[in-house]
Amino acid sequence: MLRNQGSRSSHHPSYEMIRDKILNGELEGGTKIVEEKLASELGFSRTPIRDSIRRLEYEGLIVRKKVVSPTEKDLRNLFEVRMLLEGSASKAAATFLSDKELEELKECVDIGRNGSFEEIMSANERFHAIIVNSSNNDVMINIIDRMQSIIYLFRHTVVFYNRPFLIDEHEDIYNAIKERNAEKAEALMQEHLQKDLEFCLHLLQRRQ
Amino acid sequence: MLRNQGSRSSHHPSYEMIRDKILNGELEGGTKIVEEKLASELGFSRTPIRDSIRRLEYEGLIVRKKVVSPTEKDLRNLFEVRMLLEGSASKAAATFLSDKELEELKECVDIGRNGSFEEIMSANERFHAIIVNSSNNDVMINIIDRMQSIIYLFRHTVVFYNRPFLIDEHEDIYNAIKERNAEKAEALMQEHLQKDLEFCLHLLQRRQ
DNA sequence: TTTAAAAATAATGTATACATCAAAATATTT
DNA sequence: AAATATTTTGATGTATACATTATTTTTAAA
Repeated sequence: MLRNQGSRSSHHPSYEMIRDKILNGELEGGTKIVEEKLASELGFSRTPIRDSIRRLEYEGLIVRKKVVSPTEKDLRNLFEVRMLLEGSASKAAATFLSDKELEELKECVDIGRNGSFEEIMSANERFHAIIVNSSNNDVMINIIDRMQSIIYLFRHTVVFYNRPFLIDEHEDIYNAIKERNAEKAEALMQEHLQKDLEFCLHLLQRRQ
Repeated sequence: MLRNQGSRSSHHPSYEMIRDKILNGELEGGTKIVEEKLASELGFSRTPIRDSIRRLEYEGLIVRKKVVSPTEKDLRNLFEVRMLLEGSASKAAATFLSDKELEELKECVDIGRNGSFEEIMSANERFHAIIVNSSNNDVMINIIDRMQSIIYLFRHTVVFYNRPFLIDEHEDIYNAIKERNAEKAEALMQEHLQKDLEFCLHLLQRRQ
């Protein structure tokens, strides 16, 4: 369950413990988060647990002392912002990406075709991370980074249910970037995210 | 020193006290933030002060226990994101804004021409807030809301030094929205923010 | 039986003491 | 005097007790 933890201030181990409990479904959407309960469960005092909860609230994984369960609207909102920001980042990638980074991007595509579940998960995450980082814009990188946890919940779904054409779309984006075609890269990224959104919405509706 | 505090979780009074000390320059960029010092100064214990500091770190007003002093790069990054998000929101405004909200937007323009310093400050903030809210996207609204504090630092500068054409640009944007011309509204908003950026950069350079 | 009030319980907010870590100042050695 | 140890001071991290607020349960009344 890898995640780029950015260059942000260090945090207490309980932060990752709680986050992972949410991401792997041990704490499911709607569960009440009680400080003292987590504190005794994880073997820390309330103080660092409180800090971790605050941080998870900032990231949107906890809302009003409950584990978030994103609605269809939340999902649409999140993807709307992602399309704007990652679309723009894709233009930057087409303009600025070095040969070495292009090579890395290609590797992510290849792992996406042949890797294990966990490998595919982190390759997909890395694919998007390389593109976002190419924006060279810390504000943008931080915003996407803060969305990562919720994005993760859905990326998991998309990979688990083996969404068709996912890797093909990544390859198309990679090719547009390689060709230095900024407009095409942006458009393809936006279409790609739109497909992800539709796939997630589809699953969300079947579940309810 | 008004700010829309969003619909987020309530906070301790010390949060606003510290934030305002930063925004009005009482605590200037680079100042070391010491928990115990603020606690005794403001008359609270360290616990709520710590919370408030964490939140200000999250908003970017405090970085590594110091009051932020945004660099030229920070400014460019922030405005790049604003141009994407507020540009998109302007399209939404042109499409969805009600007559009542249009009227409010017009009032902001009028106050911008005739109001006092404080009135102009909050009218300008309100102008942007109405447009951003019209996106009807909580994720986007929250991102911009979190940027507000740092934006405030610069909006202050822009109004204080009486940037030329600021209100004319607002009026142009208002007219495009009123005409329901989404593409034009987006383009004008982006140009407007680009001008703001250049004006701030200009001042930032003269100061150093 | 339903509703409202009161009491009891649970959870979070706040203060504070102590522990650990980081930085600065002093002392010691070369 | 310069460089390195050592001590001291300062600041943040952590645990915990108490205060306040919110929630639930119980009791009483309609």
